[in-house]
Amino acid sequence: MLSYTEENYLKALLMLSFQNEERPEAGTNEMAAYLGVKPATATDMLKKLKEKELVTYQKYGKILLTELGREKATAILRKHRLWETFLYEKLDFSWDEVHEVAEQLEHIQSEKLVNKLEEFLDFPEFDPHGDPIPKANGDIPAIDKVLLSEVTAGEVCKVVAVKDTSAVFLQYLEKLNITIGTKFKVLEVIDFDGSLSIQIEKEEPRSVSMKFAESLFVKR
Amino acid sequence: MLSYTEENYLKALLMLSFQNEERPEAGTNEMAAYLGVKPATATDMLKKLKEKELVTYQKYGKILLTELGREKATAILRKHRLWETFLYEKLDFSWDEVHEVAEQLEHIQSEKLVNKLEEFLDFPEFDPHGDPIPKANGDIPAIDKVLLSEVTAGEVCKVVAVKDTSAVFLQYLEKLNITIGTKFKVLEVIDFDGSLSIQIEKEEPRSVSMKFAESLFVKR
DNA sequence: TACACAAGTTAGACAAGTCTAACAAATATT
DNA sequence: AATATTTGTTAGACTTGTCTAACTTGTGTA
Ligand SMILES: [Mn+2]
Ligand SMILES: [Mn+2]
Ligand SMILES: [Mn+2]
Ligand SMILES: [Mn+2]
Repeated sequence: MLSYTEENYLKALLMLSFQNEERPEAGTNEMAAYLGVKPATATDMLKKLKEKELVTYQKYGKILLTELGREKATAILRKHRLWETFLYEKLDFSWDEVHEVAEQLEHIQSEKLVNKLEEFLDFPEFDPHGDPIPKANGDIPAIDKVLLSEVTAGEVCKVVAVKDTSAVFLQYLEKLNITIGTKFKVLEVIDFDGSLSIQIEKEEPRSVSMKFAESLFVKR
Repeated sequence: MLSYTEENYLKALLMLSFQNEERPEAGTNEMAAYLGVKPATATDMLKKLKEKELVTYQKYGKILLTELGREKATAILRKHRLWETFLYEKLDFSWDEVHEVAEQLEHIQSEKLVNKLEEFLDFPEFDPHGDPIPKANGDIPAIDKVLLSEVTAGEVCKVVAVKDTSAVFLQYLEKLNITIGTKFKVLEVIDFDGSLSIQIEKEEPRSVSMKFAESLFVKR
């Protein structure tokens, strides 16, 4: 059985491994920063996780989830995203509110609960942010997505997920009338600062920053 | 902000206060037994709760929730019973399974969540065990109930709640086809051992023990 | 290659929650 | 009233998760 805290560390490592798929190892400082703790604290926990064979790592080396660790972490992520979906779909939470509460709910221990919840939600594939919900067996649905910053002028695309799930970004998207499923055309890309001009349906064209474009996943 | 553990102590004190309404104070050992910890542990926690003005008590004396303590405890109980209702109504949990999971869910911190959940469940008044669900303002719906052991021969009554919520008792009730709302007639009360003979609708009469009769609440 | 700086670890401390063993107070029994 | 029993507290220890401050290792740059 894993503690609340151990679970958070495992999920953090999984999330970090998604950040650059071809090099899924994390560093101590990186992990500590993600969790909002000091590096010394992360080092201590790492020893415990290694002891439990949930990660492989050696002093001053990189951290990698073991198969077992990845399974546990995936199960927590599954719960997180199912709860987010529940809050959004059934309890009318907005997509910038769901994360914080799911952060707590993901630690509830009950196999039956998570599976019944999934059934109750009609086996959703994606959470309110467009992120794939792992299946009970650990499989993660694939999505065909690319960062908006990689799209060139003239292309039409559809929003499929957000990379940044911070409340401030999500609220900005709401203000722009952009949500999962929104379609728009990229009119122009400004080389100078990476900003781009987009046009949603029949609306007025508007300009968004490079930071914006690097925070949104779309499908061409 | 209260810790998970502090919340459990407060709820325990509230539950104990319900056990004999006219004398709502609890003792250290009683409380420790209820929570499954040692008396020494309970004493330590008591000092902390007193420090936070959630209980009144002095060395070797009885423990009583303060107004503030009662409010906090009631809020936790409210969450517990709403979650039980959710699990039972929406996720097809049986009434002997809900308690354990609700024990975890009751600690989720989100005002919005509990209120939205209540709305989603259509403002239920009672949980799957027939216990009243406190309102957001702290009010607790009243129920007209009496222990089955206080019913005399010849009376007809309806099950309104269970006093004992252990899985073993609840499963026994299921086996007997008794649930909240079941009506039956008390045919005979045996003075010798307090057992009684009851008849549900058109079923065969059956005998139940005094322990059984002291675990079930009915309405005459 | 040397050195500076970034990355990571260790030592020692602390708070929360728990325990055991020993003790003290209150209550019940004779 | 004296004593026995129950009830509750204290002291000291342990675990988990966290920190700060000091130290060590690894790496990139000159
Ligand atoms: Mn979490
Ligand atoms: Mn999400
Ligand atoms: Mn609890
Ligand atoms: Mn209940």
